[in-house]
Amino acid sequence: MCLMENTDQEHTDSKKTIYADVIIDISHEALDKVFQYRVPFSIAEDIKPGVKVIVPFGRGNRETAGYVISLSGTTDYDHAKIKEVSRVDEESLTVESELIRVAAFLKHTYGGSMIQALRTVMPVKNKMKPRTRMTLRLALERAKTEELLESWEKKHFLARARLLKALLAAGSLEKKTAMELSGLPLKELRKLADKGILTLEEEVACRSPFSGMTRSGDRVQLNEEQQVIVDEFREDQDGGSARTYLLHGVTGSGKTEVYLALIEEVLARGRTAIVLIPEISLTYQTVSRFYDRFGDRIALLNSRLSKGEKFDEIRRIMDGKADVVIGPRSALFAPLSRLGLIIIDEEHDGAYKSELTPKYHATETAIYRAGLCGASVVLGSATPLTETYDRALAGRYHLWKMVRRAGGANLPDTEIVDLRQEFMAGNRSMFSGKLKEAIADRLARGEQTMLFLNRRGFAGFVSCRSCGAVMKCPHCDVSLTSHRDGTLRCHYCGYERKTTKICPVCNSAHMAAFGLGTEKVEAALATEFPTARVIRMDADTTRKKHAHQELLKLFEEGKADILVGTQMIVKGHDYPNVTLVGIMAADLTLHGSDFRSAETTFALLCQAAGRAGRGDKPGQVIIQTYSPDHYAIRTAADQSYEEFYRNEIAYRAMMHYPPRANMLAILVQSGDKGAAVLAAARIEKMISRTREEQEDPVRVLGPGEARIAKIKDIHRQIIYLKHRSGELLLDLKERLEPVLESHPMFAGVTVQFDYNPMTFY
DNA sequence: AGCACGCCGACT
DNA sequence: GTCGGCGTGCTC
Repeated sequence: MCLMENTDQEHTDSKKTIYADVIIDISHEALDKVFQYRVPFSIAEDIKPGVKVIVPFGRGNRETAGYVISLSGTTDYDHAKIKEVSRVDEESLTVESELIRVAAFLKHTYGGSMIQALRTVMPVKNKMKPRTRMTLRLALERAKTEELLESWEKKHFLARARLLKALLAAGSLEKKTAMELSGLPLKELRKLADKGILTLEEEVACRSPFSGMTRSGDRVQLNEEQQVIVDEFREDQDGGSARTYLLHGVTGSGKTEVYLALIEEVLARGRTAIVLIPEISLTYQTVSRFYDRFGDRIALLNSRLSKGEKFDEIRRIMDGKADVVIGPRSALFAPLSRLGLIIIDEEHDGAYKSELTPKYHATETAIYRAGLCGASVVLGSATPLTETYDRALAGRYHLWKMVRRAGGANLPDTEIVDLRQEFMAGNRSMFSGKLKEAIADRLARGEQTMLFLNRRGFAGFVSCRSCGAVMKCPHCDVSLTSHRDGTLRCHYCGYERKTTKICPVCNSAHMAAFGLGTEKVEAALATEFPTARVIRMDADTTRKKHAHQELLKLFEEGKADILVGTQMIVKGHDYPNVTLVGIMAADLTLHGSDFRSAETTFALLCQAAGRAGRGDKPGQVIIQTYSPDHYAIRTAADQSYEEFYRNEIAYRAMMHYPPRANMLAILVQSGDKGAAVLAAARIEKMISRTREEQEDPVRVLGPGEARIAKIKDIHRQIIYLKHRSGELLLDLKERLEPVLESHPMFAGVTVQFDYNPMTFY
């Protein structure tokens, strides 16, 4: 049963006292821990994780509110000092306990401490307590005040004297500055106010992030496809059934219109809604569409909001003044009561997976929260995650399809160009004949071109320029990455070999690390088309604050003929004058050492292709690639998601990747490389020991160096576990966690878990 | 955070 | 002495 041989068997005794682990307050470091209280038998039944309780706290045993995060049968703390829970707080808001339960789910599923989980779901609590901005003003006449000041100085009431002096000088003071200046606590200030020496004025400043937005009140008539979906949703709502839906709609099919209609249905029933949008897509244009329909009932949560604005929005949500919340991943935890619907737009986006502990996935978590309050979940995407589509096909999610582009626009004409043939035909330029021709054609007609270059995964894989073969690890289905020391390595199993110029497949001598940057494309364009006006967009040119928007605006205004960029150009506004989209090398993301490579490549290609021909003019897409036969590229060219899915799911099943298996990544980090390696080896050993008790043993990959072996001098070791049963993996994690925390063997080492990681480490 | 405890200088 | 401000440290 146990991972380490360290247990004294606990004798189960039915009369054993139960202790409640209570969190008093997460807003102050000093209180940022768990306090244990005895649970009186009389209320034992009501004490569950997530319940808000009143407990005696501190020397004065003052009544304090806290949240029960877990129950335990034992304590390490001095028994004599443990107090009893007073009572359950009947008045507590249901949203609060709902969020506590979500936090418990985060901890259970994604690891980390309960406090980290609580901070994730209640970000307001630790940043801003509902403290109002207060201003102090003198209430006495000047002469009297001076008299008072003199007497206080005599009595050595130094703090009060300092305050009075400052007030005499400034007339009024912010509460915060007054407290800092004088050192007086708020209570003293209140006392002075009661004595009539000064006044405390509360001012409520409520700035709206929507200032300047106007509502047109225009309504678009839903097309037939959209209407069917909305009707079906309405029926489900009337029947009281809350489900998870996958809205699979091609780019430009009008998903947002459907979202708006679904939200209206929910609001009409007195319930509330959350709309999650990837942060980069959370633009003025997107938000204004929602504002246009719902006006001030919308609250916007966004990292660009100032603390004050954010606080105001949260308060509007809590007060019930806003019933639709829009925001990125973290908006999932908006304190809305009577939640009826959670929409996750661009469901496949990697931004829905948190990179901080707990490394939660918004979709999974949304479904959990929705389950607590009987809400529905709508996942929207043109290119859903393989996992999501798989669940929809299995009937776990209800599948809605939209196959027509709203407004009747046609899908662009797509062509695949085989760069290997170009190479053999003697073309050493990065533009194929086809692409060159097409660009020249647009330049002549005054239409615009977007050239898309995916630099992610650039960390060089090695491929044959002649046959397209990619150097792969013989033990894992990942490409080897070339390193400066002249070796090729696999990051999963640690396989290593010398780099080669000779292709092992076709024996040509054109094996080379793949490399292509936007600067190179820009330079090549300058040679090929000296008159063309080119805008380059990548991490370098958009470093400045609004550079991103400004460059896009220039392009939109027709100040350039060609826009060259990385994936940042595929999201954004429609450019009706863009009739050509060129994908420079579709393979760049394809062979990234990641099991999601095909999926992300497919999604990117579809999205990029969707940029062409948004207006009346027909669009053309040219995909240049060394792997024209790869299913991700073929199916993207055909815009055939189903076809892609069939190939992808077969691959996932074969390799035991999600959704055909669950994964647990265990990241072991330490400043001392040896310690990290040793700790990882020990963890692997502990896991291997458990395999004996499993009928279908868990698959273990590693330990090995993470893809990025060292970040900021912290060495990273990684272990991957794969198993059909997610619960088995989570159970393994739950058993490992206490050992990792307590055992001296793991001192100086941090271990993070990532359940079903989105990318590899 | 909020509260008690304890130290230290001033004053009936 | 002793009153009361202010610094310190703890809270299951």
